[in-house]
Amino acid sequence: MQRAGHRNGARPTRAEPPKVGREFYARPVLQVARAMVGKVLVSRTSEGETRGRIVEVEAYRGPEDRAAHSYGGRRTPRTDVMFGAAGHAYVFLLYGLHWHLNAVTGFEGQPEAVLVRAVEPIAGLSLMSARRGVAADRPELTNGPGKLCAAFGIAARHYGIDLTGSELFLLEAPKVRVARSPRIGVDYAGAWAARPWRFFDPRSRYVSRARRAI
DNA sequence: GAATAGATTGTCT
DNA sequence: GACAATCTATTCT
Repeated sequence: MQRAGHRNGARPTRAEPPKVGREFYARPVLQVARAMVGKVLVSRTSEGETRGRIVEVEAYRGPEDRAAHSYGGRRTPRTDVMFGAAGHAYVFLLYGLHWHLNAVTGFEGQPEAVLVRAVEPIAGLSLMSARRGVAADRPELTNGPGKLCAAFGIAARHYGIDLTGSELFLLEAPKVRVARSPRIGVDYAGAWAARPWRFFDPRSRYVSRARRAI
């Protein structure tokens, strides 16, 4: 039996917010970075699905930004995807241990990306907990760029994938208040390190470091 | 709470 | 061969 008032007999479940499309990423990196705070990151793997609300990001704007891997127009097999079309994943390994997820932004030939630094778990908590070896209710589950990649199963195989596809993508979400600060771990970058290109939700307990805004 | 050392490997000089 | 957009455990206070 179908219930009246719902087309095709669909249950009255909450409608899924729309997926973030290419046009969202094809804008200047600082704009995209600010807008990414609050969006929902979804990862689908053979192990299951995980979801989390993005609460902290950083913008990297090559070629002039000395903190960016694409500084000076450096184009190597690793940085190559940043020079391509917006809305693709730039994934890299740091310290031989920790994977990092970025969204490529801007336009072709413009090597920019937004690093996802922290998320607040929404769904798939037990899978995240198993992958991390950390209790599901602890902030260390996803409060860092390497931690969230481990929790979401993000690694080398995600390099260059389309973020408007069905494996790894963002969902639209209500706007939230966004605070800014200098970026973390880029002190070597001189004056560029002082730029307030880190964007975060000051009310989230999953932000990776001191929530001091500037 | 802060400071420190050690892990571990792809990437580039 | 040095280094890196980090994380964890340990050792202080």
